[in-house]
Amino acid sequence: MLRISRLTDYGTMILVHLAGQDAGLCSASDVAAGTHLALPTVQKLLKTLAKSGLVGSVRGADGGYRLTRAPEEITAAEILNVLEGPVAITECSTETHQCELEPLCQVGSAWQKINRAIRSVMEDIRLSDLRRPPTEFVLKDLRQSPVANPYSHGS
Amino acid sequence: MLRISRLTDYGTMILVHLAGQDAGLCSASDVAAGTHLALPTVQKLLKTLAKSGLVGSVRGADGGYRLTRAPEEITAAEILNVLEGPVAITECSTETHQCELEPLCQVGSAWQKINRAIRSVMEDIRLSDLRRPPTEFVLKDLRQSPVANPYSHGS
DNA sequence: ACGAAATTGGACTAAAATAGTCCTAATTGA
DNA sequence: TCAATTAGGACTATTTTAGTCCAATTTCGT
Repeated sequence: MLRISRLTDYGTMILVHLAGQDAGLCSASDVAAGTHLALPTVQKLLKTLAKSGLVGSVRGADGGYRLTRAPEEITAAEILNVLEGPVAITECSTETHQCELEPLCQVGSAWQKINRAIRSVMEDIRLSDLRRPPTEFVLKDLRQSPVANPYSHGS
Repeated sequence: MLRISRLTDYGTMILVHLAGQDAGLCSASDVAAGTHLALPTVQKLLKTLAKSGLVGSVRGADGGYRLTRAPEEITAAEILNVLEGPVAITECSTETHQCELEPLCQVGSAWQKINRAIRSVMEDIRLSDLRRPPTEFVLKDLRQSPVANPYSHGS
């Protein structure tokens, strides 16, 4: 269904949480508590994020994690990149893989075209855009117009 | 990696093949031969495509499949829809699923925004765009400017 | 120096999604 | 009736994803 994995979703939640802590260090347990995700999962994801450079880490007691850049400067494309690997809609569109059917395959560059289009959409969305407004605002909005709730589910 | 499944890729190859046969009926074996895909796989996919209405079928001897609409009138969004289900980048963005974390989740409507953006890109691409030009054209293009080969792999 | 609180790296298992194959029934043309 | 074909679905194997846990290392505070 062209969906991102659950871990990527969690990873994004973690990044959003860190974005809300300004430059302060957060331990994995802090993040787990703040996001309501399981600690081992959070630990695993923070390691991935730290290795990618999107997040910096400080070891030892009182250590923790924090964003290395402002949320406005981190794109959704980067996040996807780090958490799921490069956007590549088919196996053919990865760099390493050489499709054996390629000389026969009628499906040409179009998936790549779609690929680029998606990537460009992703590059326009920043971590700061992913952050949900404070709850008060949402509730107020709900009271005024419950049907038009912008946070309801469904496409 | 935000990729479509292999079956969707195959399904697209099949549609492209049918698009190349004008309105003539193709049996599953014809399609398998034409696409170099395994016959059982092709049979399975054609059944899916037929059920969706994108492809029509005629049963019995000399039966087969054909597109029900012109390739120009079939969008990539529809194809994805039929082969992978509706584009829904997170579980939260499906209609049925009600995320338990929703009241707590800081990640708001942004994935849905991305969702819509991707869908709209997909709706601009038609089956007719997915078809690769005849080989002669590609080779000529290669001769003139090998580096700029639009069919090379890699993003 | 020691111990507590962290991150690091990676192994490991379990669960779920995907791919692929096959069988039986129904339909149709010759 | 027979051969060719689609229809529907069961079934298995493979691969991917999720999730947990352990042992090592680093650093702060006492």
